[in-house]
Amino acid sequence: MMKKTSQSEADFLKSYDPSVFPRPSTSVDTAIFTVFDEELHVLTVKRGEHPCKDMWSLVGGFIDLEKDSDIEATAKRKLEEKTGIKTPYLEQYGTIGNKKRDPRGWSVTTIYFALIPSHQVKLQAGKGAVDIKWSNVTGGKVKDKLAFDHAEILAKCTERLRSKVLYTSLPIYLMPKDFTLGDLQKIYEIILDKKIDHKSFRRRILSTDILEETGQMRHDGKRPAQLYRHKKGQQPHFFVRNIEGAS
Amino acid sequence: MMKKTSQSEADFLKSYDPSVFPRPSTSVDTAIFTVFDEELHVLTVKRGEHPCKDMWSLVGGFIDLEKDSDIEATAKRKLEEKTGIKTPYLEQYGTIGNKKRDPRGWSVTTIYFALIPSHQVKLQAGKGAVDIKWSNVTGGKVKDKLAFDHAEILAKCTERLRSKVLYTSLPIYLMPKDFTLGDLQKIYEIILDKKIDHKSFRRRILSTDILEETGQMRHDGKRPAQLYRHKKGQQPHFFVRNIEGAS
DNA sequence: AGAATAGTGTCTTTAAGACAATATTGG
DNA sequence: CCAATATTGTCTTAAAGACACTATTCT
Repeated sequence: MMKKTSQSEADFLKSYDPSVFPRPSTSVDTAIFTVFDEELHVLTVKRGEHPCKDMWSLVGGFIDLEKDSDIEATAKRKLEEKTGIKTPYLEQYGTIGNKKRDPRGWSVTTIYFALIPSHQVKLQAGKGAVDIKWSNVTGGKVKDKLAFDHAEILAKCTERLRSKVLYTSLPIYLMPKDFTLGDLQKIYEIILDKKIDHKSFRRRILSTDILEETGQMRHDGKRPAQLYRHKKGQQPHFFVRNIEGAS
Repeated sequence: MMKKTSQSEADFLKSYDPSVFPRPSTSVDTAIFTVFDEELHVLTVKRGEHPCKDMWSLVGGFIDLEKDSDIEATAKRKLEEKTGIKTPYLEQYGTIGNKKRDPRGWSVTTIYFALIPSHQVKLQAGKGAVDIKWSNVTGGKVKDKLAFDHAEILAKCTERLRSKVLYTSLPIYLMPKDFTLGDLQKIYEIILDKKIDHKSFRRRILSTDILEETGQMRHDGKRPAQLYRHKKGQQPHFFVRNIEGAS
């Protein structure tokens, strides 16, 4: 009845009660990709707690309102906890939120995908997880049944990765410091699951300004090959045309 | 001290208390775009409540855990409340979440952008808003200062729209039922802020399967032009090359 | 020499850009 | 006929594909 006719924003905030309306839970999940043994892999952790206890899942967790200044910080924190490294590439995929994905109720999760080189990563399960491993990704799927809707999330992230590889230089983030164009082409072929013409590939990559020669050659029994490294400070390159085969 | 050594998921859920960890607020904001008077516009509403009372903002609101089955439903509900129509195109842009964007504290907002034809829309301010209008978008900005981080959100959505228009058929969703290729090209040019060669444009559009001739011609004093309509059930088309001028 | 991988030459193909030419209406 | 817009013709260009050819190493 007695509605205040005017109230300052400061007064409003002083009396604001965040608990009047129920809020969904909010988490972050990341598909951390790497390539080794000629195959794409994603990092999976075995859950030590309910719900979905003992099932494998993507790396994720809840936002820590104290520690994290933004949601990307949540993703990076979890990623570093599990791999011990700072990821060279992290991109937000999108957000899924509905009342069914988590048995505890309405849940919103923001999904990231990361690309990291496979060498020098020391996996550590840490709290909440009883095991951790690289799972082979084939056709957007891993062998184990994943917790929650993580199978769907993985399929989407894999598809996004594949589609971006058709028109970007993203696979560079999967490479070690020094690599040859042949190495890089292999990674493209593994992700796209398709052979690429090597002449077109070199033309395409060398037309950009993202690589520089190290000056060294790799000698491994065959004809030596020029070693390249990712030029400092270069952003991922977006080509104006796709590699043929899809869009 | 007395930690249960094993507990079923059902037991776990029965005793689960969602309020033990604090949660950020979660909202949805949508940049609803349309084109009329040769200019791109976005729907803005004037806030009737604190915080940011009396400032203009994008269309948005909190998730209603009862009414909405997922976050896209929240976006659609708000959009229909304001425009009275179901949008022909809605795409998730991404999610921003941090502790600073809302003076009430940690806030996560999932951002959508929508494309709607401008005709036949009846704006209605409705609850929480005291006014509503189409705001002209120039260089990713509107004239009025926007609430929260909505200026940043609008700039990002506009950039995403512009960039997608370079390689998709999205502008079709801004068209009325029947339109000519000249009309459609105009819309492309307005969004890209650039002239396009008409021969290339027709080749490009007609090479796809997204339009069909209505059989009618438009007679408006000049040479009559073929009328087209969006073919039923066609997904947006992704071209393999960008329109020149950026990536 | 032969296997294997690195790297080049060059012709074709695809789809876009440039721009001139033709077509159809009303005034 | 002129102005205005619609539509077509066709030559050029940019970048990818196809594929043959050469180069460098080791065994």
